[in-house]
Amino acid sequence: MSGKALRDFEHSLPMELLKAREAAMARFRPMLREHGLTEQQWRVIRALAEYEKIDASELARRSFLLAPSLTRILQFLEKEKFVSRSGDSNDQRRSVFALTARGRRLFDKVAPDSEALYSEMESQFGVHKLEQLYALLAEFYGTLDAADRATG
Amino acid sequence: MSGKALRDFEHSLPMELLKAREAAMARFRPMLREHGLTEQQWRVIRALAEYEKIDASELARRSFLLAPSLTRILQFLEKEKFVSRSGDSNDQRRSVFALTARGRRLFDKVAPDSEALYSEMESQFGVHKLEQLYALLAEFYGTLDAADRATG
DNA sequence: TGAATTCATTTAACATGTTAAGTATACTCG
DNA sequence: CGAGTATACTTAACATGTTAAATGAATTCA
Repeated sequence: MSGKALRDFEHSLPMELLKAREAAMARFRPMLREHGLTEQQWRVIRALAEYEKIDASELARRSFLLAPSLTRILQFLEKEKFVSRSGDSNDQRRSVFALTARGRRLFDKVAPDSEALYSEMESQFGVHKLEQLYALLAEFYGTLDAADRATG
Repeated sequence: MSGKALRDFEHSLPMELLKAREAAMARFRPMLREHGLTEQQWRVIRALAEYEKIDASELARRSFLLAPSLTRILQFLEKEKFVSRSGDSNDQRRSVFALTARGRRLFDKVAPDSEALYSEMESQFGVHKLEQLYALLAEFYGTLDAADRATG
């Protein structure tokens, strides 16, 4: 299979991953939009909902966003009063973020809709296959990331 | 599992798909960058390399890009003389695109680098697991897309 | 201590993603 | 034929992705 001129388009893994992601997001996006949120804003709110306080670096890791995107999203969420910012007294470089009461209410309103869509997807594709997919995906990026760390 | 307050962050499928995709793209992006291309521009060139001539709609389907993105990318590729545009004599609404000689040379230069990275990834993760992943992904978006078409 | 380096975040610049609206051509059907 | 509708892009506007550079604070270490 590695001998051919160029891999089939149908076997481009980044594209296949994109198609799968898009199939899922096509369901979540309209729901989030009704709540006035983008996918990425929701990822940040969701990460914040799990912690009392969390600094920007940790938030970036948990929401899987690059720093510049996170900066812009936090500026928006602050402006909308969903998120509050405070300084870290031990390290003046860091900002620490938390959901406001308004942010928490938004989270409580969106979470059930999200869970409903997720359950639907789960029942359509099958719990077992979904678990298989999770496992393969984690193994895939685990393998590649480990190889990258080893090589530098 | 559907009874909990909110699904674990680690079990957010869109995020897991994104992480897997990012692990792969982290390898391809620097290579493409050295050739002066973005991922999406390369997707378009790759799709064009498989056909003599192809219209924008078909190109959008094959490169999995939305029309507005494709419009901008084609404007760039035309400006750089990698792609030529001509009209469809049977339908004045359509534009038909093809690689120029210069575009073909670029493709021939990038394709081996792409294939090399792909083979490396394949050998690190394992051919069998990769095939498993392809199959699961295709089944996943096939299932969801079919369900969406059925419901409307 | 203080110069050099590292780290956390932000800003800048440009490409793409996403939705809505616009434009021109093709089709449909009375 | 002609009004209405559908199709194929294109443009617009705003959000995010990506890379590089800037800023300011912490850390290292000669």
